[in-house]
Amino acid sequence: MSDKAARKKQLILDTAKKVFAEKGFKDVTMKDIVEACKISRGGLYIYFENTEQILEEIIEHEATQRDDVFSRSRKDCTAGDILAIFLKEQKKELLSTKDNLSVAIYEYLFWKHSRNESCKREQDRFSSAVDVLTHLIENGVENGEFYCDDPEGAARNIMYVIEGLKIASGTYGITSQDIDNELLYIMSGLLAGDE
Amino acid sequence: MSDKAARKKQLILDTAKKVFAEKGFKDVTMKDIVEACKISRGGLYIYFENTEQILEEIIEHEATQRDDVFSRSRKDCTAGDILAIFLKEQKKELLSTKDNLSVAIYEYLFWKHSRNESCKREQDRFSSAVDVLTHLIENGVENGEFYCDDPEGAARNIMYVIEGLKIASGTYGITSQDIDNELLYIMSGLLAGDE
Amino acid sequence: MSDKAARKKQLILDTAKKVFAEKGFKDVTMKDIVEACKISRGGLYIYFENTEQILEEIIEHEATQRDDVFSRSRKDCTAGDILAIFLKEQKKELLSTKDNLSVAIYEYLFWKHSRNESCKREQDRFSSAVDVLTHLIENGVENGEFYCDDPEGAARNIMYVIEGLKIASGTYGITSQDIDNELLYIMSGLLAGDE
Amino acid sequence: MSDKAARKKQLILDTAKKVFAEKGFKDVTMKDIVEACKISRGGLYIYFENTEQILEEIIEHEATQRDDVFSRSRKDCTAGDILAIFLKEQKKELLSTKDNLSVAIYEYLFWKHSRNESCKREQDRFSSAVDVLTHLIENGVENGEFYCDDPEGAARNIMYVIEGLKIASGTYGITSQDIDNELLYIMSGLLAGDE
DNA sequence: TATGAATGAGTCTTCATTCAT
DNA sequence: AATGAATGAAGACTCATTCAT
Repeated sequence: MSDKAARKKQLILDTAKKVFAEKGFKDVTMKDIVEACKISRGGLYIYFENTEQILEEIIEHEATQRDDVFSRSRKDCTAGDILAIFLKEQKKELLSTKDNLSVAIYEYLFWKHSRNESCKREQDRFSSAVDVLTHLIENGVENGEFYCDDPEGAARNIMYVIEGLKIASGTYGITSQDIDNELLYIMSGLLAGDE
Repeated sequence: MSDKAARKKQLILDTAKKVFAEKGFKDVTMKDIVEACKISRGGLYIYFENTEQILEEIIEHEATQRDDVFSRSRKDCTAGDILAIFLKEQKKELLSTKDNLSVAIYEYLFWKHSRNESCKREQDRFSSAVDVLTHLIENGVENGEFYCDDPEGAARNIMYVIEGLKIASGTYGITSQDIDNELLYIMSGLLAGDE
Repeated sequence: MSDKAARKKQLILDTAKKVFAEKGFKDVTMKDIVEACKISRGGLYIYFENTEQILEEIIEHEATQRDDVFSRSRKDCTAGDILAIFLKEQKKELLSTKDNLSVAIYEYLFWKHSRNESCKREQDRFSSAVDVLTHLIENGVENGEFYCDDPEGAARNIMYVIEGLKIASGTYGITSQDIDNELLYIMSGLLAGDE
Repeated sequence: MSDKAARKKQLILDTAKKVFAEKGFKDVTMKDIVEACKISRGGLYIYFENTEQILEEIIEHEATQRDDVFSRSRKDCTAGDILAIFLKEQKKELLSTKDNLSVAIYEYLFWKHSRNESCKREQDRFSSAVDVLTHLIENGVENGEFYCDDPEGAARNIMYVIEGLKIASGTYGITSQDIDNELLYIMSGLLAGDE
């Protein structure tokens, strides 16, 4: 029956994801999830102890499922193409209001951090993204596509801007145009050497 | 008695600020503030209806008190000097763990945004910061200090990076070195034309 | 300054009466009255200890002011005329929604009775009304206007019906027609002997 | 478990009824009922949202359980017998101090009425009682038992007197003798034609 | 007298969590 | 495994009442 259990657990995660996307992290109660899943109060506790654990598994699961732009990219793509695809991907995520977990994740990370619990995983995710971008930019520089003195600095700059955009999207709101402006600015900075 | 009342209100705001800095927004209850202020339950309600109102007034008050780097800067400062001071100020704020409201404010803005209430004021603060930076960069370009094709884009880039850094500081944590790296990257981008 | 105090007290009573008429007895708080009177919280306590005391004084005052139909009636009125006037008066009171204290008084009497405190005054008011009606009917019988075997029984019947009508008016609501029907029934019972 | 739940709900209703009978409506808090039922604070909220809802269900339940004098009466009863039984029933209810909900119900109806919520059900109960009494009196008139020009008027008169008696019982208090006097007066009015 | 800030008790209400079935 | 009733702790909120000014 472990199969059935796994399916139920997945059902909970899928449903809970919508709840987190809608209400963030702190406002979501076990009761909310129980009701959204239409299962019994006790039933939820068989699988998860609290909302924290649920969100963690959702994040974990997301990370696994998220197909990596970089690993997917083929040999015949230039660094510029890959970066463009990556940025387009980010834009899509920034604009998705439904299903957008970023606010929930921020709230969750704020909360962990304020309790002095580390969020190593998220930090790693950030650094590894920086690493990948760094390599990409280096490649671009090598084959003359990009012009950049400090690939790592540029990579970090891109990632911080993306964080900033996520925040803007979860607070004041952000338009498609706003995002384009930022992403174009980034691209043009790397291509500036062409001039 | 209005004078005494004003002083008491200020005492509450000052004390509550520490509580928000420590616990964020969502975790702070009226009870927390009552206990921190060492006043009675009902006593707090004389001045404030809920934690939202308290945080709002704190933010308002902060904004009033925050002396503006730009307006303070003197005639004999170059654009580069002013920008450097501005960034140093940001750094100081990013590193202040005590008294740092940014997490509370983010939680508050997430919450308002998720309830479809606008946060015009914060949005304006962001845009006006962008405007000021834009002018500053333009001045720098005019007198040959900076090299920049798109001052407004650069200004926005700076602001988004700062947002990203705030997030990093409230989540994974951030070192003085990390901040320096980012700020130097920004400065070097503007000075790049010197080469 | 006792004069000024008396005027203030009267102001409170007049204002509180409106509040009681609108909200009944149990729902009225000292705060409600303070706000309606636009005086200070402590100020009210100088004159009254609680809402019970206020309502009591209002009732007292009402009773004093209410000009008595019977004592007002002149020599040349027949018993039938006086009774008709009395019933018309009752009708007016039953239909007055504004300024109608009856619900507040009932709530107050229920409350006193449930605490085993007597409401002698109200009880007396009822019996004395019965007495006066009894005499009136007796007079009417003597001069051949009315036909009635049991004047006291008839008087009591009238008073209970009026109580019943008050209740109906404070609960389901009552129309002018409903009242007329009842009052006519009463009158026709007394005049029935004419046939 | 729905069976157990139903029994628990009933237990709450039974216990709450005693509380309402003792304290009326407005003075009863959820806490009072929790304590009377010896259940937990949250436990009560599983079944009822507020005291209003509880009293409503009690009234509903009472109405269902109340076995109707009229429908119970057999063929060989005369109209006079049935009316006498009905009035005796009313007397019993008027004298029952324990278990007497009338004050609570009046407070509840006052409250609803003052909030402009209709109390259709109670109003209907009144009118249907009037209807039944009207038919009864008509029957009595037909077979010569009663003498009455206006059966509907008489029926309404009886009902209003009963309301008046209920009020008297919940306020000044009332003796068995007082009730007898009124009921005899009513009966004698209908039998008056015998003379 | 008059004010209104301050207190603290009392109630409401919601949930996390447990547990018998 | 699953259910959902039950518990109790926690926090919100409102007022009656007091008291320094």
